[in-house]
Amino acid sequence: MMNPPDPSRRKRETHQAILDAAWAALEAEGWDALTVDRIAARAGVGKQTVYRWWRDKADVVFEAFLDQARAQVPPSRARDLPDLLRENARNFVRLYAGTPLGARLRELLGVAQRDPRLAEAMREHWFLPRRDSLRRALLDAQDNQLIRSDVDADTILDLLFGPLHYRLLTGHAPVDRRFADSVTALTLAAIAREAV
Amino acid sequence: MMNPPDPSRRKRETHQAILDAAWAALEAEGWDALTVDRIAARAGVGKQTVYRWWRDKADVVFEAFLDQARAQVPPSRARDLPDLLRENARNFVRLYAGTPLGARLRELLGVAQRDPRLAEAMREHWFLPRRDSLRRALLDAQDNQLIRSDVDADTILDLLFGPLHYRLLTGHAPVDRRFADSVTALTLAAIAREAV
Amino acid sequence: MMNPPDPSRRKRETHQAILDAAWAALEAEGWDALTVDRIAARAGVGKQTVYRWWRDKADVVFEAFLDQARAQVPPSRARDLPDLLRENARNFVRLYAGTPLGARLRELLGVAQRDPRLAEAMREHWFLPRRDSLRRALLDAQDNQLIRSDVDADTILDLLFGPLHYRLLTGHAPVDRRFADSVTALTLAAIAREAV
Amino acid sequence: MMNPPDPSRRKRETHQAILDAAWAALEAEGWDALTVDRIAARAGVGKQTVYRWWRDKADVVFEAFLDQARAQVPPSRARDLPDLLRENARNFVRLYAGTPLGARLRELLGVAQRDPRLAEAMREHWFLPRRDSLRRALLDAQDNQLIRSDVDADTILDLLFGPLHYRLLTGHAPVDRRFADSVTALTLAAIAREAV
DNA sequence: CCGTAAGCGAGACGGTACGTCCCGTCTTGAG
DNA sequence: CTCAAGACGGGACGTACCGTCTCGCTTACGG
Repeated sequence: MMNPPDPSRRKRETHQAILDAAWAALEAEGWDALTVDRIAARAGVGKQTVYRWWRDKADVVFEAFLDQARAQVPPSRARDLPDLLRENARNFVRLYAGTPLGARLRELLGVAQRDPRLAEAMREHWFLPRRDSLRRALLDAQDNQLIRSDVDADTILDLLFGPLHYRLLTGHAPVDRRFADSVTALTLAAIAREAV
Repeated sequence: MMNPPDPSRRKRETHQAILDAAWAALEAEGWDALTVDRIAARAGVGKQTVYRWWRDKADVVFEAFLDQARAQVPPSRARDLPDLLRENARNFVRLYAGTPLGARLRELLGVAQRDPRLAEAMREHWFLPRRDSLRRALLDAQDNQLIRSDVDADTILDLLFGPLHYRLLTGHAPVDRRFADSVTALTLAAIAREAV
Repeated sequence: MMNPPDPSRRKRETHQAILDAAWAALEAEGWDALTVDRIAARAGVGKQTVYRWWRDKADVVFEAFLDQARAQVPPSRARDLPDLLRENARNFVRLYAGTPLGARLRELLGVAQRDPRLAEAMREHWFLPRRDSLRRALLDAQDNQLIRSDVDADTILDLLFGPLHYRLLTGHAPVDRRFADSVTALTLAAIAREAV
Repeated sequence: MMNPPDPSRRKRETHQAILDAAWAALEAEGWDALTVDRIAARAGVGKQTVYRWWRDKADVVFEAFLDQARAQVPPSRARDLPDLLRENARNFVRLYAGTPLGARLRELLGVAQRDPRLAEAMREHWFLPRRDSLRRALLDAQDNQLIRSDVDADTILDLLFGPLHYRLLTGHAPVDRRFADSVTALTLAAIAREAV
C-alpha cells in the first residue's frame, strides 16, 4: 500500500523536530501521556510524517531517547580494569538514578517486555554498544591473567550491570554511589585470580 | 461517589472466578490482548465487579499471577548457604525462563515501570517475600562468620538476583542453568571470607 | 421468584419517605439525574424496599408526582360551561407552565412514549380523571342544547386540552393566560349552537 | 481537547451510512434497544465518527428521522383553506398514527422533554417548517376576510395540530381520519367569520 | 413469651450503554 | 508532489445505572 519512503528526501529539520518534540513531551509528561498526535502537533508535522519514518510510538521514542542519551556520555578516564568498572557503575548511577533519562530508560525497557521489536532495538542500539568496550577490557584482562579466565566475560558484565538495573527496575533499595561501589568491589572480588 | 466496598461481603467464588479467568486469558493471549471486558465475560461477571475490587487490569493480573505462582514454589532441600543460593538461582531459571509464568513476570515488571502502584505491589508481595528467607540465611552466615560481614545482605541478594533478572528482561543472552550456576559461584566467591 | 408483598405490613412512613425523597430529588435535579439508588439513599431505605412496592423508577416517580399534584387542585368556582372551560385552561397554565410540576409532567409524558405501562398509568390516573368532570359538564350542556350535540365530548376536550399540551411539549410559543383564554374562546365558538 | 471538525472533509457516504443504519436499527428495534455502538457497527463505522458529527444518540436519530420523513410528504392538492387544513390533518393521521414514523416521532418528542437541545432542533427543523406554509395560508385568508382576523394564526394552528398530537402522545382515544375531520371541522367553525 | 417469617437497610452482583481516548491508516487541499 | 491537518475504522477504557440477589437485623404475630 505504502511505498518505502526515500530516505534521501527526508527533511533533516523535520526529523530532528519530531525527535525534539517527542523528547520534550516525554520529559514533561511521561510515556503514558505521550501520544503520536501530540508529538506531531508539537513538532508542527503531520501524523503521517511520523509514521512514514518510524513504525510506531515506541520506535520514535526510543530514537528520541538515544538522541538525548548520546550527549550524556562523558569520556572515560579509567586507567585499569577496576577503575573502568567503577567508572561505569558510577556513571550508571549518575545518569539514570533519579533522572528523567533513567525514568525513560525504565519505561522503555518496560514497554520492550511486550514489544519484541523494541526489545531487539534496545539490545542492539543500547545494551550491546555499552557492553562492548567493557567486554573488550575484560577479555584483555583475562588474556593478561589479571582476572580469572574461567568465567565468561558476558557473565561478568551481568554481574556488574545486573544488580544496577535490577534495583533501578524494582526500586526495592536506593541506586546510589555507595551501591555502585559495593557492586564493583564484589564483582572484582568475584573475578580476582585465585590466591595461589 | 463510590464508597469503598465491604470485603466481608465479597463473594468468594466470584473472586476466584475472576482470578482464574484473568490467568486463563493471560496465558492464552498475553497481556496486550487481555481486556477487562474479556476477563469479566469469561468469569461470567459484571465489569463493575472487577473494578470494585481491583483498580485496573494490572491489579487483577498481578493478583492472578501471585495466585498462580503460589502453587509453584517447591520446598527447599538446601542444607547450607551455597546450596540455598544455587537452589534459588536454579529455581528462578526453571520457573521463569521460557515459561508462561516468566513471560508474565516480565510483562508485569514492564508495566510496573509506568505504574507506581503496581511497582509497589510487586515489591511488597513478590520481591521482598522472596528475598526475606534468603536474607535471613545470609545474616545467619554472617553471624557465624561463614561469609564476609562487611557487605550488606541486600547487596548480596542483588548480586545473585540482579544478573538473572537483567538477562530475563534484556534477553541479550540465555537464562539457563549454566548461567544460574555461574552467577551463584561468582556470588559465593565475592562473599567468601577473605583468606586470613 | 418474589412473593407479592403484603401491603398490610408496609411501613407507612417508609412509603411516604420514598415518595418525598423521589420528589425532592426530582425537583432538585430532574428526571435524568434521578436514580433509584439516590432515592433510596435519600429516604434512608434499602433499594429493594423501593423495588418491592414499585415496578421501576417511572412507577415511583409518577406516584410521587401524583402525590404532589394532588395538593394543588383548587376548588372550582365555575358556574357555567364557559366559566368551567376557562377555569380549567387557566389552571393548566398556572400549574404547569414554567413550574417544576409542569417540567415533571413533560418529562413523565416523555418517558411514557417509550414505556407503555407508564403511559397506561398516566391515562388512568392523570388524564382521564381530569377529563371526567369536564366531560360530564359537556354532556349536560349537550343535553340541554346549550352547545352542539353532533360532536363527541371527547373531541371537544381534545380541542381544549390539545393545544395547551401541544405548546407545553413543543415549546414553540408561550403557554400563558392569554393563550388559555384564546383556546377557550375558540373552543366555545366551535361548539356554539349553529345560528338558527 | 477536541477541535470542532471540519464539515467540508466529512465523508458523504459515511454520513448517509450512519443515518441509514440508525433508521434501520430504529425501525427494527425501537429507541430503547438502539445503541450508538450498534449504529456504528451496522454502518461499518467507528463509534468516534458518530460522536464527531452528532452530539449523542438523540441527535443522530432525529436527523435519521428527518431524512426518512422528507421522502414521505405528498404534494398538496388543496385548493382552498378548508381543503388545506383537512389535507394536513389527514396526512398527519396517515403518516403518524400507527406507523413506525409516528412511533419515532412520539419517542423523539418524548426524549425532547428531557433534552433541550433536541427540543430546539425539533422545533426548528420539524414543527416550524410544517407550520409555516399553513400559517401563510391562514394569514392570506385573514387578509381576504375569509376567516376571523382577531385570532393569532399560530393559535389557530395549535387548535388544529394540538388535538392531533395530544391524542398521539396520550393515546386516550384513536387518532383516525374521523378524528382528523372532526378537528378540522371544529377549527373551521371556530374561525369562521362571525355572521354579520 | 418466644420462634419464625416478613419487612427492612445495606450494598454486592450480572449486565449493558455510555462517551472518551488513542492507535495506525487513509484522504484532502494548500503551497 | 509534498506534507500539515485531520477524518476514518477499530477497539479498550472506566463510569453510571438498572433491576436482582444476598446478608443480618428488627419487628410483629401466632402458637
